[in-house]
Amino acid sequence: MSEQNTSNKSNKSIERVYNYVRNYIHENAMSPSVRDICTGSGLKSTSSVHTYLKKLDAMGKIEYRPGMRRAIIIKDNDSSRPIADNVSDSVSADVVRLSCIGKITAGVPIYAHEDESESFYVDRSVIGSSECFLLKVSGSSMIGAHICDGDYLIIRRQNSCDEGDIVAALIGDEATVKRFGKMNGVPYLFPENDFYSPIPFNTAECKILGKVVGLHRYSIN
Amino acid sequence: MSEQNTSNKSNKSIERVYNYVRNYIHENAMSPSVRDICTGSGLKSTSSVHTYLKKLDAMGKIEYRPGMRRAIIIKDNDSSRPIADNVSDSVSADVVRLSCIGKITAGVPIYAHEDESESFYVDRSVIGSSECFLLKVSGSSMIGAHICDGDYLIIRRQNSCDEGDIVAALIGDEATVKRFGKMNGVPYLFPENDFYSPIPFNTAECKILGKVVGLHRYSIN
DNA sequence: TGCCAAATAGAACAAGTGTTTGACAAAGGC
DNA sequence: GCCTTTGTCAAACACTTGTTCTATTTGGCA
Repeated sequence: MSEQNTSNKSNKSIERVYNYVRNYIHENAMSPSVRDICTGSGLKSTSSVHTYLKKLDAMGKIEYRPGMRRAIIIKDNDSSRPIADNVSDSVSADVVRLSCIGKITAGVPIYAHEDESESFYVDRSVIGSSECFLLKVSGSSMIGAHICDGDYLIIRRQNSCDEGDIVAALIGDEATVKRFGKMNGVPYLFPENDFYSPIPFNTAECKILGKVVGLHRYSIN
Repeated sequence: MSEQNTSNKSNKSIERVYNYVRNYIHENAMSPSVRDICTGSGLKSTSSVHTYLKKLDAMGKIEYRPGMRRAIIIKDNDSSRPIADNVSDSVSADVVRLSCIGKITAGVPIYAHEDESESFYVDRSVIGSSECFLLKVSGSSMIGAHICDGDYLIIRRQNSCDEGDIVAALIGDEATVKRFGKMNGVPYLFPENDFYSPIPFNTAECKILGKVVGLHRYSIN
């Protein structure tokens, strides 16, 4: 109630537009069209609505993506940051969004963005302040460690590891998940599947990508 | 693995379509257009995508509103409740905090609030709008299904299930995780460990608590 | 090999939708 | 009274997008 409104009329309208959009998204799980908003706000011209939508965007109340259909997003708080990067303010410190940078297959190189970058939120307590990423498991070379085809592994980025750790490693240009260990003092990468053989770990060819610190499974069979 | 897929090819495609849509909505807070899905799924014809969208709708995986632009909604699970309840204005709907209501042990009753601190955030895409809770696994009666001691199971609350589902069930006043199935037409709860025997499922004593829809493991050994 | 059904592609159409332009009326300052 | 500003409306246009139809390809099977 201070400076920004010269007219009470427009104030009412923009508010109705905002409220309607907010409500519509809430109820329909998608943005209304400009004409929907016309109906809902009592305005009879798409152009009026258009005006207010641009204003609301400028005010930071909504995100309005020009040209796109039904593409309005409510920006709940001030949040100048892009919505994708921060989870609602209340929980932003508690969760982290990790992206799946590729699949790990026995004998097949890592490749990024296979389908569409898969990603999901992981509880902050799992990863702390370390840098992590996701890998999707393909194949069953680690089935003995109860890591299954389709599982997502949370990998903490690090370039060394301890004996017994399950790690993501690069062997030449192939990436796999194996258990790091030693036989007779010689370091090896051990698959946990009798059909595969341990791989000698020589620093010339092999490189630790990170340690497996968590596992998410969403395909339960 | 029974009737629904006649071809592996279409199976892959429909899966790609579904995953892409799911991901797109996740990242953009709005539905992709049919042509977006074309690009994202590798299909080159809008008509193919259209076919799959209708199938996915029939399967209950998505809600597809004919004629409407960018109107696809992911129906994560059965979810009889309206989607509107769990969609919200911003990305705050992307995570849900679930609490661990107890441990599940072979032969030991469920007990609630064992440890206050046992709760964490789970990505919304995993549970959709259904009601879920966590159970911590104790023991190895389901090791054959690669469910380990210390794992957290995400359980979707429901009081019936299909054959082959892994479920949390109450037997008398004891709670366990087992696979629900039938032998000679008689329903059983099957442990996935040779040291345990199948348990006849009689409705007088047994009760389904929910279905296992996810697994989080944070103690990797 | 030849046939059939499923999967996919390609093109065309119709409707929904964002955007722009111009006009009109009311309000307020000069 | 005249002019500017502001809020609103109406119509028109172009592009996006859902839908449908038909053709082509693919894969399995006899």
